[in-house]
Amino acid sequence: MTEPMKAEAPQPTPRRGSAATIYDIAKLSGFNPSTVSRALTTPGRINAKTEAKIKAAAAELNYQVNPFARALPTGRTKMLALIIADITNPVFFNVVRGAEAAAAIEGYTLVIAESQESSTNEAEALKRILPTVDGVLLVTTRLRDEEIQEINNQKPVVLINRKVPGVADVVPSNEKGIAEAVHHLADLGHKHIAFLSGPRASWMNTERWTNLMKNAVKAGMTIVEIGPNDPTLEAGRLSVDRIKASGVTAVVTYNDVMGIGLLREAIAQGIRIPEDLSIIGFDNIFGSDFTSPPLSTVRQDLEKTGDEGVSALMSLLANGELTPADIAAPQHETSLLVRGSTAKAKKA
Amino acid sequence: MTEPMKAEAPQPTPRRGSAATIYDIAKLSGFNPSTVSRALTTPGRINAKTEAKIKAAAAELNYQVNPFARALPTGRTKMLALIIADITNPVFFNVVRGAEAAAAIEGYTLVIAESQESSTNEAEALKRILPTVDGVLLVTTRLRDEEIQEINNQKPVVLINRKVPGVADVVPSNEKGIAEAVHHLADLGHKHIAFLSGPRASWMNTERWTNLMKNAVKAGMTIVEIGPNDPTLEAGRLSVDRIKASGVTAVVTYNDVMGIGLLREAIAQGIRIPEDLSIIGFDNIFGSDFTSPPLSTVRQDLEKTGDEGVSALMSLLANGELTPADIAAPQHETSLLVRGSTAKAKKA
DNA sequence: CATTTTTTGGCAACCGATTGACAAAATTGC
DNA sequence: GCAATTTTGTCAATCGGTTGCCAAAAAATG
Repeated sequence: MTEPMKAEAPQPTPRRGSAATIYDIAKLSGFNPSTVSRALTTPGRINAKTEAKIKAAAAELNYQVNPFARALPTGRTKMLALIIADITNPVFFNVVRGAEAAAAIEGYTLVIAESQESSTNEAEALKRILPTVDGVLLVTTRLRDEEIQEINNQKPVVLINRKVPGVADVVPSNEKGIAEAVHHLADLGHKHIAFLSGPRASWMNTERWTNLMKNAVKAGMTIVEIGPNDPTLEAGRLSVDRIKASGVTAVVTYNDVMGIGLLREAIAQGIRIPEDLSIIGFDNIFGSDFTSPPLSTVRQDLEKTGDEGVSALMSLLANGELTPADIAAPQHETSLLVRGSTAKAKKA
Repeated sequence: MTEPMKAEAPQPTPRRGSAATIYDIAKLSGFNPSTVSRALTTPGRINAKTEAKIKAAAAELNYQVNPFARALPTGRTKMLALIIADITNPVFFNVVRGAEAAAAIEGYTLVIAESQESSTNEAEALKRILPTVDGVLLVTTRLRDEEIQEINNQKPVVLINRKVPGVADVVPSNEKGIAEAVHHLADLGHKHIAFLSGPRASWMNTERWTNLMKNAVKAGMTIVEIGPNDPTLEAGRLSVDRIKASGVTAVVTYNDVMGIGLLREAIAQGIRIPEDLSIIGFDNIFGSDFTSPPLSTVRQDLEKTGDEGVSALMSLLANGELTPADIAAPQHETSLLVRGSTAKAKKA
């Protein structure tokens, strides 16, 4: 295989259409289509022997239920929408994976759309997808509260990493991880720290900032917010001057991506990390331990978040509301992961 | 917001069902449902004035076609399946993004399933999803050739990064990037190199290895294959001893993930990169420049790959075969990205 | 102006399931 | 052995569109 290659024409075979239907099974087994339907979907409703015969016939024909035919009368599609802001943000991949695995177990299929950080795109994608799914998982959505509530009126919604009144959500507790991060910095002798913030529209950004501020003040530190910024490598990189100017000895960044951008640019400018400046990120994304020094970070179990999001949606679909088990689900708290980007504060 | 929080019950409002149907439009506009259907789907088939009236009525009712009702008689669903081996592998990020964007433009929705590197999972997911989609994009599939051909008999398939007789594919040319990598190493004086290979079942692995071997031999080097291995950080890490033992001065790894694992572990063991050992990866994934030194790599435009995969599928759906334009689509060649992990060969 | 041709819109069947209502058959009770 | 009850399978309507066929209306033709 050496020539530069590309898409190659397949045989123009006409697709074999004609999957087996319940009518085929009915004919083969000698029962009525409706009996076939019941045998396949309501075990116990009909005689065990007929049920067995019908199932045998179904197996023989390699029958697969047509999801559309089923969706039409029932309205249930066994599909879930997952809407994410930026598919290339590594944060999402574990969420997606957790959600996908949980959905597959329940026999649900995930439909994915990316909004590219645009609320217009997001609204449009949603409009297109909404009629085809049983429920929606909104990950770091950029929609306004009212828009979200509006969608929630049409189909069950579960929010990941955000809270909106009246809408179910899965939001890990930042409490523990942030407290640990602040204590860690306090123990290392830091007095003046900064928060390199993310997008203004991000609920989670506000959440992290207010929580951090509260803890820092309690620990007797000063803290400043630098931002808002895009949640990107580039934004982290560009923030170095402002951070230097602020005189802080440690920075907590809205997420790891920004932390990595900051860390690498700082080093490029001759700032020693962690000797001159300590950095703590958020999320523990893939690659956050690739840097030198590896990034300390407040991690949350994203995969579990995705998993629980689907579980919550399942409850919503089954009962119309969350079960106590969902609400009391084992808290997946955040925690500080100390790696190499934090050290004793430099003497003033 | 300070208490540890979790999913919270939404109002148990009954969902407003009852989206507008063509029958509602028919009633409102005073035409027959079939006329409404034609007005909406076959522009020109009916009188321009009636068409306008019907469209106005549709807009007034905020009509959205029910995809299932449409799919039933037509068989077309406007959905595409994207099956990937490992969703957390950064290689896929961009493929997914490219595919998603292209699909959205065409009004298609992406349905995603992950096989977790298991061909059983993959076959099952496919079985579940196949009836609901118009076509399939198989990214780095673990299925056997015959299984793929079997699927291709049911629905149009486009393979990404793999070739199977009779099936359409989008495979970037490794030719240029590999030649550049080999020349680069040759120029640096390397005589003995290794290929740290990936999974046996990976078509692309074989592709890269045979191509590399051919080029290395032509350049007068010796080359050995070390593997097969899982395409993971861990596998890269664990290969250090074998690489040391082999006596080579440079290693090309099946992908960046393995290259990063190798690079980091080698450094941890006191091997200097690139002075003692040069490393080149494949793919230019997110994070491959985070390491110290940053990883040199053979990059391909993954986003474009995803995009072209969808284009090819569109042609397949429209014409039953690829258009010359697809086949002759601008080659997106690979190329070497020299960063910091390659240097002059150590004197023996 | 009569006739042929083309437009236009309606009727009705169909896609493949689900499900309420019902009758036939089987089971149970007395 | 006959009535009451339960079980089992069938009929037919329904979900929301699409589409082949046809007749009425409009336009073109002679």
